[in-house]
Formats: sequence, structure tokens, C-alpha cells
Amino acid sequence: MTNNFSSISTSSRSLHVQVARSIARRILSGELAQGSLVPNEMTLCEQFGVSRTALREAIKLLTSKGLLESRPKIGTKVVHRAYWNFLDAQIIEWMDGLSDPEVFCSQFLGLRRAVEPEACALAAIHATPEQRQELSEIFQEMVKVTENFNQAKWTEVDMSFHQVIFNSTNNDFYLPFGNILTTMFKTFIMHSSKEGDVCLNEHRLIYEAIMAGDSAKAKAVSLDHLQSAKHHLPET
Amino acid sequence: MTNNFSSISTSSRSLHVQVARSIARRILSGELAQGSLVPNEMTLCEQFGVSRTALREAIKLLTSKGLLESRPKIGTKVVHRAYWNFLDAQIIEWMDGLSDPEVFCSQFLGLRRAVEPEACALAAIHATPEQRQELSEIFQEMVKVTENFNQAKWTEVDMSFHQVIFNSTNNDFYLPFGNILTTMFKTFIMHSSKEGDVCLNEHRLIYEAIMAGDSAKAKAVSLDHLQSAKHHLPET
DNA sequence: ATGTTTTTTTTGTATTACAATTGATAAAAC
DNA sequence: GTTTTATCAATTGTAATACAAAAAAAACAT
Repeated sequence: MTNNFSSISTSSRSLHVQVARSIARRILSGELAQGSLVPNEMTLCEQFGVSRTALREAIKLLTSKGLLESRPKIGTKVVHRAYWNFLDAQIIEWMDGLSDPEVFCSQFLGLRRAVEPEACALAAIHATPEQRQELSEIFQEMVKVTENFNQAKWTEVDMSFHQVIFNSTNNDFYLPFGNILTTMFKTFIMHSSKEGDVCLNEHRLIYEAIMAGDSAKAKAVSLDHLQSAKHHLPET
Repeated sequence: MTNNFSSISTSSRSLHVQVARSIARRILSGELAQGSLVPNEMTLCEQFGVSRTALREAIKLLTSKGLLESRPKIGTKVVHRAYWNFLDAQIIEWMDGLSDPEVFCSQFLGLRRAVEPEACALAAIHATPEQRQELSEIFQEMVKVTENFNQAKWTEVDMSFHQVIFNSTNNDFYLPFGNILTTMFKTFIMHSSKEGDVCLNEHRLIYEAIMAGDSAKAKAVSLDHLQSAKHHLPET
């Protein structure tokens, strides 16, 4: 995690990403109907005031996420919603402001409740010594932050905690949930969480179960954590 | 699902997708190390014998999936594995032949066991009348195929069955699993499944529980289904 | 009517040129 | 000697133009 570029937001300044975001939001909001043709390249170039190069790179980006599909002579179509990859951090970011945050978060929780307890169970079994060490350090940090409470710091360390757990499953298919969860946090969940201490205890239970290699308990306490009150309403 | 273009494979003939696939496989296999710089654009253009246009569209596609990250003057880096989006059908396709299929399938099953039972539970509650109708028709088809057994037909209808269930959750975050499962089937799971009839009964239980709106039972029988023997080893 | 050829529209690919970013280097100021 | 500032150079970013390829639509022939 050390030698990656500063952050995703850096490249968001690039023109084709801005164009992609704009088109994506038209699709995600339903302004561009599923199955309909978007305007042809030259028209879009004029609409956005960019070159075909930039526009096409934008379209390729959206095609890769399952939103668009192009064919010569026909044009570019918005594909059916069932093919949109909502398990993609960038798409989740782009949903900001398009969907009722409460509904969206509650849907996400519907998936998270299925995935995260199992991730904890797997981490309890498969975490390497290095990963256990890392988790341990993060939990230490968590304790420290709680003693001298700081909202920003706590969100940061909370995200790291969950991310390390997903990594510790050592299962490729669980890895993406780390980013997805982080993105959901940053984009939608800005809840004030005054009950930092309560949370700490819940995290402690998860932490200890994983370190002890007790997968059943890890799963159970994680599920408890996700059913605690604060997950139900994202207080803006 | 009616008015999409013939299939994804059509566009795979396009040059930038071929290039993307080739680079992706070098990354996924580890031949291009995480954090390392890939050769600059002109070098890659020469290596692949394509124009910068095509090459850059390929890179944009891979960037969108979390495999690459570019910056002016610096170059293009392979990002850390934790950011690769394994929950992407195209990446899963590209893994073909790069990973031990048995390990890969077993990892996938590790996620599927978490997600699909919950999807069945949600479908039992949230499926619309139209979706219940669709599920019903597909199950009818399933019965018919079993009576006059045909491997290809059965795989087809099996995929549809599970896809409709994910759609019937009416939860955006469950939608992508339909494609992912289908892709896993097509790419890795070619098991002969002589026990088609046994499976039919398992599917019947799932089908009936969902139609009855019994979420707890739907979840339970789905989990049973996923723990039945044939899921453990993909017989090539 | 039906099959075949031509036309036309749209995306796909190539090429060239220049702009913007930024690390590295060198120069200047303190 | 250290720090700041300016310059340089390498790489990606953007633009513009031209032509190729695909495929639907139209025109044509049978």
C-alpha cells in the first residue's frame, strides 16, 4: 500500500474522467434510459467541448464498468441495469446525490451483513502472522484514538481495520470489499457516531476472535456489530 | 435483457480489448509486479504493434478496473492487488489459465456461500410479481430440461435461475453477482454434473421457498445447495 | 416479392502535433 | 552549506485529421 500514487482523486482531474463521470451520472440517474442510444461521438464531443480522443477514453472507461456498449454503424447503447457493476468504487462515488442515501446505505448494509461476518470468519482462519500483526497495530491505534476522541482519525482507523480484515481473508473475491466499504464511508456515511466507546468494544470482540482463530465467534460478533443501531440510519 | 448487443465476446475482437487482455494477464499472473512501472506508451505501442490511440484505450480500460494508474512524467504503474476489482466479469474471464481452477473456484465458493443464501432470502421478500412469474417460468423450463436431459441446455437454464434470483433481491449491490456467477460458470465450471436430478430437487426447494415468501427457509435451502458435494471440486 | 449490390452512417484505428505535469537537475539566494 | 528558485526533460494528456471496417439501410436487379 506504500507506493501507489497519492489518491484516486488526482486522476479525477483528467478530462476523460470528468466526461465519464458526467455521462455515468446521466445513466445512473435514469436520464439516459437503459437500452437507448447515446448521441454519437461527434455530437458528444461538441456537447462536452472535448476532442474525440478524450471522449472515446471516457466511453471505454464506462464500457469497462458495464454501463455502455458500442458497435460500428449502430452507435453506443446504455446497457441493461443488471449488467452495471455496482461493486465498483468509482460507480459508487458517482451515485452521490443521485439516490436517497438512506435507501442506498440500507441496501449496502443488506450486502455487508452477508459478506463481512463471513470475511471475519475467514480472516480468523487464514490471516498470516504479518496480517495479524497489522490488525493488532491498527486496533492499538483504535484504542488510542478513542481515549483522545477525534472524529476524522477514528473514521480513518475504522476503515483500515475493516480493510485489513478483508485482506486477511486471503481470498481474491473478498479483497474488493475493502475499497467498496471505504468508498461508502467516505461518500455516504458521515454519521457523527458519538458512541465511539461502544463501537470500540464491538471492534475489540471482533479483533480478539480473529486473533484467537475463533471463526465462529468472529462471525457472530461481526454480525452483532452490523446490527447495532448506528448502522441503520446514516445521519447526515 | 432483450435489446443488448449480441454478446460481450463480439467486442472482444476490438484491438484495444485484445491489448488490454494481454496486459491484464501479465499483471494478474504476476509477470508485471505490483507497484512496478509498465513500459511507456510508445514502447508498448511498438511491442503490440498498435497505435497510441488503441493502446491508451486499453490502459484506460485497465485503470477503470483498478489494475493500472497513470501520471504524466512518471508513467503507468501496476497498482497493489488489494485494489484489483476481482468482482468484475472481465477480470474473472482473464484469469482463465492463470490460477489453479480448483483453488479459484473454491475461493469463489467461499464468497458465494456468504452471498447467495442471503440473496435468496431477500428475493423471497422483495421479488416483484413479474420476477416471481419469470422465476416460475425458468423453473418450469428446468423441469423440462431434466426430463430430457441435455447438458448445454441445463447449464443455460441453471445460470438464468440464479441470475433471476439476484435480480429479484431488488438490491443494486446484489445485481453484479448474476454476471459474476455466469462468468464463473462459463469460464471455469464445466463439470459434467451427472446428478442433474438431485440438483433439480435442490432448486425446487429454493424455488418454492422464494415463491412462498419464506426468507429463512430460502436462505437455509440455498446454503444446503451450496454445500452439496458437486460444488467442492470442479471436475475438468 | 426476393435476393444482391451499393450507399451511408457510425465506431475503430492510425498518425502527428502540441499541452500539461512533475521529477530531476542546476542555478541562485540566503 | 543549505534552502529556495528556475530550468530542463520525460511521460502522459489532449487535439485534430484521415482513413478503415462494420453493418444497417437503401437502391437495384432478378
